[in-house]
Parts: sequence; C-alpha cells; structure tokens
Amino acid sequence: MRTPFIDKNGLKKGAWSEEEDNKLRAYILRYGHWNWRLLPKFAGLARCGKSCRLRWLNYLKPGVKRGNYSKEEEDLIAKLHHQLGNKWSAIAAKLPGRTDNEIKNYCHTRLKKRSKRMSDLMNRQPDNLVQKQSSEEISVFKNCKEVSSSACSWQKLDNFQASDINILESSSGSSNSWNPGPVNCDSEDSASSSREPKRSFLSEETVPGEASGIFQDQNDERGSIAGFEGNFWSEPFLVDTHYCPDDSFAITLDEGGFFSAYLFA
DNA sequence: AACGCATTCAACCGCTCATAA
DNA sequence: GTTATGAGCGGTTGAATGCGT
Repeated sequence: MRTPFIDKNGLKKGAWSEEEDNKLRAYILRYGHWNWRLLPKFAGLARCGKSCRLRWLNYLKPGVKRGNYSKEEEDLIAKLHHQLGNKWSAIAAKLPGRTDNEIKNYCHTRLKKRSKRMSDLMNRQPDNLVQKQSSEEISVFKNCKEVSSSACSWQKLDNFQASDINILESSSGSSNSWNPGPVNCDSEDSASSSREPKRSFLSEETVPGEASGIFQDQNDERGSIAGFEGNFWSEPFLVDTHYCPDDSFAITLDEGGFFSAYLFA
C-alpha cells in the first residue's frame, strides 16, 4: 500500500487509516454521497472527493466481495470481457459485489501470468512454433478473419505447460496437422477487423458454454490453448515479427487475434 | 534468518463524458 | 453553442506480501 502523506493542498493521500474508513462509512451511511467533492469536508476527512469515492466504492460499500473468485465468476468475467472488452465497470455491473477495480486487477494479473509463461516457453524453444508450422497450416491463417477453437476456460489456459509445446511440435506437418477448421476466410475483411481497437483478450471460444466445435477432438491439445486472442497485452509481442514467415502472416496474427495470443499470450 | 525477486491489489492520475448554467 | 464542474472510467503506480534461494 502507499505510504500516507499530505500533498501541497493539505490533502491526505495514500493508504486509508481505520479511523478515516469509519468516518467515511458513517457519513455515507447516514447522509449518502450527494456530492463527492464536498463530502470529505462534511465528513471531516482531509481527502479529495475522488479518493473518498474510490475508497467507498471499492472497499467500504456494503456488499463488496473480496478475493476468491468462484469458477462461475471467472467464467462470467471471461465471457463478459470477450463481449465488452476492457469495460471494467460494465463487467463489474454484472458481478454483484465485485468492483471494476478488482476485476481489472484480476484480469491484468491473469494476463501477465499467461504472458510471462508463454514468453518463457518461447525463449526456451529456439525452434519455435511458428517456424515449425507447415506451410499449409500457415496458409490457413493468412486469410482467416476469425479463428475458432474449442471451449477453453482460463483454468485451461493457466494450466498450459511446456508439454503442450511438445505436442504441437510433434504433430506439426503430420496428417494430424492442425487445421483451425471451417473458419470464415476473407482477407479483405480481416484487414479491417485488425483495426478494431481494444479487443478482448479472450477469444469467443474461451467463453464457457459457447464451444464452437472447431476443435471437435477433445484430445487435441491445441484446442486447449487456442483460445488466446491478440490484445493490448500481446501487442508488444506482435510488433516483433521475427518469427513470422512473412508479413501477411504477422498481420494475420493480429487479425485472427487468437493465434497471436496462442503463441505469445 | 536474510535477501531479492515476483505478485497482488489499493490507490492515484489523467482523461472523457454528462449535465447544468 | 460554450464553458465549468462533477462523476466515472481505464491505465498505471508502488507498498505490502509471498515465495524461492
């Protein structure tokens, strides 16, 4: 937490004390928050209104839940984030007791974890996945504006291990060669879709209960990790096209979304 | 036990939007 | 139509905590 300090305007910043919490809680429960800017003055707090509002909404407000997300909540967050993108407040509105700040932190934490794990794996695999993909596989991605996979929850993604890489590599170019399935192929559309801002970091198929069936084979490990999708977290990786066979493929990573994340998320 | 690195999450900041004057 | 103000949102920061060595 941040060390409390007084700013140049005489307002306190940083971590809230129990006394401050009590003052704010007592005031709002009694009078409500009719004006956040004036509220601290009336409540006897040396805080700015913004700080009071945040403290109330994220911590003091009755009914605010903390930590320990249930499986249902995780699935719902995944689904809503796919639908709404980084609209944390809109997502939070669908989860009683959860705040936008908490959900934002939750998502960032998961993304960071996954991002790190995948980049670690890629660094350990000099002959990386992309280079091992057969040309047929690559061509599939070139023109796809949307790539689907099997249902894939965050739990599955989080459990992704180096062994999955091995499975991918062993099957690359073989008769079991990965085919994303009946995807909607349209290079023109894909170009425009790539410009869509702030897409969800989860693919449609990561949405619980919305399995597309593209990866019908439940044993296909690639289906388990194919739910990644490009987003603000994976973008920095996308810039580096070092491993991409050609430029169009690099673009496709972004367009298809998921494949870029599949590699780097 | 001590240290350093990684992770978590409360809190801050800057911006946009809505509304009233 | 313009400006001022407050509320809300999303991104970022940094202290506390956890964990491995």
